[in-house]
Amino acid sequence: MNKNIDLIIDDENEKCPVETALEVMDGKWKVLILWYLRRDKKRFNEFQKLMPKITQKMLSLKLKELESDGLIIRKVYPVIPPKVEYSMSEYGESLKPILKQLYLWGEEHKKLRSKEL
Amino acid sequence: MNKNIDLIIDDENEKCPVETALEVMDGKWKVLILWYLRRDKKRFNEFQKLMPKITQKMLSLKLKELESDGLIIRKVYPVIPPKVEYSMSEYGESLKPILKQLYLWGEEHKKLRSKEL
DNA sequence: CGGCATCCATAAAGATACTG
DNA sequence: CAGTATCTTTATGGATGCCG
Repeated sequence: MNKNIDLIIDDENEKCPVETALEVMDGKWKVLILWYLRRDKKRFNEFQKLMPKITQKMLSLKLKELESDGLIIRKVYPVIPPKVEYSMSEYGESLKPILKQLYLWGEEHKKLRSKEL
Repeated sequence: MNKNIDLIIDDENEKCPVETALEVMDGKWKVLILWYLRRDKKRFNEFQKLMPKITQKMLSLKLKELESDGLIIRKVYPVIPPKVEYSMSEYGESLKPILKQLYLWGEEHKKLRSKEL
């Protein structure tokens, strides 16, 4: 598929940049949140609809972590009832190539895997 | 960077293929293991040197999970002392584009992030 | 060498209830 | 609506000992 991957690093003992990437995408929820934010802003309850299995606690926690990592932006409207919108930051946008590859892989392999599960 | 990502899916309510990908890469250790296997086979103690912080228990567990997911191959040589080699399967190789993007992102952002951490 | 078994400690995640 | 608080469960970490 892509043989260039073999050329981009030679010293395997240096601290691996893959770890750096994994630090910000830690766990599956963050990646999924970023995925759903890739185009439009979203509100808290929209995430809950998109990810029915995430708990409020996890959603709240992961949104905070993503925000403090600078990957997403939290905008609060001082209205009643409360309104909060989450959107991707420019920094978060830089993750899009990763999101895209994850999507492409999943799309290609989900049928195969659905047989196993 | 890549605007095509916006075009590849329209129905956000369908079960997201990103989740499928995340299922096999669950947790940080698996991705790292796959990364270190991207070119050459590796032995158990080589992984331990490459990932000093992983426990034997986790390494053993994650190798098993990756094997049972068909992403890596475990080859046992009937010699004394025992010799076991792990390598990527063809299926595992299909993850290389993801690994590459993770690497590229990490490489580009680790300096930025090292200020934060 | 390449593990597994056990026991214990901590951390991450899930379930449920409640609030400004 | 957008969370927080609390409690329980699961996952992971750490140490030690053993074995083919």
